[in-house]
Amino acid sequence: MSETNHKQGPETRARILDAAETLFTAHGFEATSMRMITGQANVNLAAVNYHFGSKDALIQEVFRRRLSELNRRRLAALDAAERAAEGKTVKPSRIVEAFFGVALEMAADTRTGGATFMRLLGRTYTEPNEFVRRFLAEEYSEVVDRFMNALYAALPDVPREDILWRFHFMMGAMSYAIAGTDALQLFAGDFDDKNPSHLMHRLMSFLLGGLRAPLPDLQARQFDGRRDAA
Amino acid sequence: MSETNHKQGPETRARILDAAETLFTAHGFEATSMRMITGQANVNLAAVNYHFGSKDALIQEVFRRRLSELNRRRLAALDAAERAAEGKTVKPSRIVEAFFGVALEMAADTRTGGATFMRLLGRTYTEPNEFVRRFLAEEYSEVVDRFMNALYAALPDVPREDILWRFHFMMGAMSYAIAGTDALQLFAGDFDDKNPSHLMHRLMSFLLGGLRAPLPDLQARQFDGRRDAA
DNA sequence: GTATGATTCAAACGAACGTTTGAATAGTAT
DNA sequence: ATACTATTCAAACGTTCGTTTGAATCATAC
Repeated sequence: MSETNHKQGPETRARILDAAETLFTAHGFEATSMRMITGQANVNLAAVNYHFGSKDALIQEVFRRRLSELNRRRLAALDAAERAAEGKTVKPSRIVEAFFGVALEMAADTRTGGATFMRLLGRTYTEPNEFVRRFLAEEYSEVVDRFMNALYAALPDVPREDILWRFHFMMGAMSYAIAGTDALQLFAGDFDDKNPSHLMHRLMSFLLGGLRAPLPDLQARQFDGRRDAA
Repeated sequence: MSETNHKQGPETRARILDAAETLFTAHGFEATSMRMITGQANVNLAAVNYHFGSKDALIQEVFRRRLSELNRRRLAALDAAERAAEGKTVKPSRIVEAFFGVALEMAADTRTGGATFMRLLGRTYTEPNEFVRRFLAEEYSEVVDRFMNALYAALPDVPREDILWRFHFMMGAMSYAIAGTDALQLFAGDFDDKNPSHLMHRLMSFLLGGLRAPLPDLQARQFDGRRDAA
């Protein structure tokens, strides 16, 4: 029929996905060719189009495979936090830990390839490729909705716009944290604390500090570092 | 001789740089072809290779043109802050404002194209292209050195590794702040506070909150959201 | 054993890529 | 006017791209 493992079909699919994930992370989507992927996966060039249809469809599948797992775990962590709160509002720190902690866990997982994928994911949010960004937004919308609503409830006195921006800033910090070692060592090559637990603690304290910071006094004076903007 | 404006040479150069900057920002380096650039710039296809030598050299020139200005302004802002401190140590908030405030100013400048460039720059730090990252690190190294040393002096009790990481996190937050409106509206399309002064205040309060956050207690227990890592 | 249907494979497709070429054009100096 | 140099231009270069094709291969069902 159609849902079977006739030959080494499933194995071929998985090998392609793994190779693509690694190469996309290392070189980006455009700079990774079909021949590079199929070469590293040790499969025939036509295998990608046979199993996935096109290069774009392969990109989507690379993301879908990991994102569904990541977001499933995130929602489970938020569920657990809400259960632990027993009807009371969840502390903002718990919400942040649920969202970003799960991501960092996955980023620390070198066994199943999660680390590779998270480095890819972190940069993809600012990816210029329109279709990739749109697809990513769709995959994320439900999770972001739930977490934003949880934060709104946890911080009833903070304007929603400020919460949204701070969540966005946190995403940026996390993205760099994960891309981290690569980019950081470019201008600071003399140290290398790669301990993922340390990174987790460092990022989490930074994020919570940013989230709890005093709100900016908007429509007051301009930023005072400003100059001759006329 | 050699440094003259024989025909419309300089104008052609500038038109190519402007078109390349815009297209690189919109589509990325790899997805932007020579024919797209020369088409938008209304110059002959061969003009890029004639004036710059190659596509890679053009990319470098797009960055150099803006980065030298950005970093010159950053160093001037740090100089001013140190002068204002009159021998005393500069407050961390002043240092952060000098580095990130100047960047956001440039990102708010829609007249001279600074806004376009900053969106490009923000994402380039995690750019997979090796030669672009390496070039960027070179252009940045002096500025980062001076700012890091200023922060070390301003925060003598904080381990340098923590300062470095937090600076890195701040870069990530800034990157997303600038890429901001694009990426943010993907999962929150219902609002649009594009006021650059507001963004400046929002980011700055977040960054300072993160910088001042209590230090994480490292080599203590693992992060408690952790599960079944065996 | 033979038919079936899924998968693999070598080869080729046309299109687009970055770059090069050599002639045409136009200002400047003698 | 002539020589010279810088720049523009149309055309082509060879290479690589993603994709398609049709035959070969192989496990399974009959």
